[in-house]
Amino acid sequence: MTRDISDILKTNGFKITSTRLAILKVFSSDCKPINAEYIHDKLKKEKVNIVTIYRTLISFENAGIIKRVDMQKDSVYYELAGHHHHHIICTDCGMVESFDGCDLDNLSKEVLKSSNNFSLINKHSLELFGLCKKCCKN
Amino acid sequence: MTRDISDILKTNGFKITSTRLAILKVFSSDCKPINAEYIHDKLKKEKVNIVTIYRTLISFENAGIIKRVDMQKDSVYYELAGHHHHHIICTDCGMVESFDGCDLDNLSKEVLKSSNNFSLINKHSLELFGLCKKCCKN
DNA sequence: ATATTAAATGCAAATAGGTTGCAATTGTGG
DNA sequence: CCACAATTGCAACCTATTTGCATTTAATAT
Repeated sequence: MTRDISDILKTNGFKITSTRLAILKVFSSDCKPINAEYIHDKLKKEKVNIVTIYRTLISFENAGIIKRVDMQKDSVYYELAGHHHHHIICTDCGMVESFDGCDLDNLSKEVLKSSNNFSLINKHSLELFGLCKKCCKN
Repeated sequence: MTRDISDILKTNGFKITSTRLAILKVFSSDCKPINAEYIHDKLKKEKVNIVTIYRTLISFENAGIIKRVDMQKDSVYYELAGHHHHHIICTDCGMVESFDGCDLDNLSKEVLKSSNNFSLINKHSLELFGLCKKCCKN
């Protein structure tokens, strides 16, 4: 487990530090998009400086270990890049559920075919917003 | 034209001011997602305070006149809410093209059916990212 | 094991994007 | 054209994030 995590660092050419291991552990234990402050809170015993967290997030994103998620919030949320999926987000309480099978490759091909200006699509963002059962009752 | 625009304001219960007309005119002449600073630049002759622009954007969004677009940038982008569509965005030069026919209502239904926790989906964000023909040559 | 060194971290300060309080101005119904 | 609430501008503030620089530390060579 910690083995897997330090392998992630090693294969990406990062030095293995307790801070980075801890940040990765937060990502893999909480299976939802999180932001710098959330990580900072989770690691408050470890007294990790928030600047370090921001810097780590940037380098993890560049390495493709994590990726941004559009949560329509005021700060940047990330999650492990692992396998491709998307989210439903409750606009009331923030609850998040994920789903696979977006089948946007087809759409991308169609769009590309009928576009005069674009020649490559390599990424997409897709999030659904709504209300969870609990919040819907209000 | 200016008539149409002031009607938008009137039907939404806004007072008709030159600032608001000017902001709406920027939206309708530039058919792409724009942010507060872009509007501020376009209206620099008119010397509109940027705070006013921020406030106007918020009230237009609340009224449903404009809506947010996820551009994966550091500021909030909006466009006229008009008809439903999405974008392809060049991650190199920022060029934007739009397309219709996302057919996410089907996907939403499927997702909702197989979700234990959600009972309503009323919004989605979908953007494609890639390279335009010009940038692809580099 | 130890020295070396580039990478990683912490701290303080700066920046960027956006918001708030309040006083001055202005559009609009009566 | 009067009254008044809505709108705007200005200054100050706030939150999220970045930068500069000095210090520490993991990894490598010895």
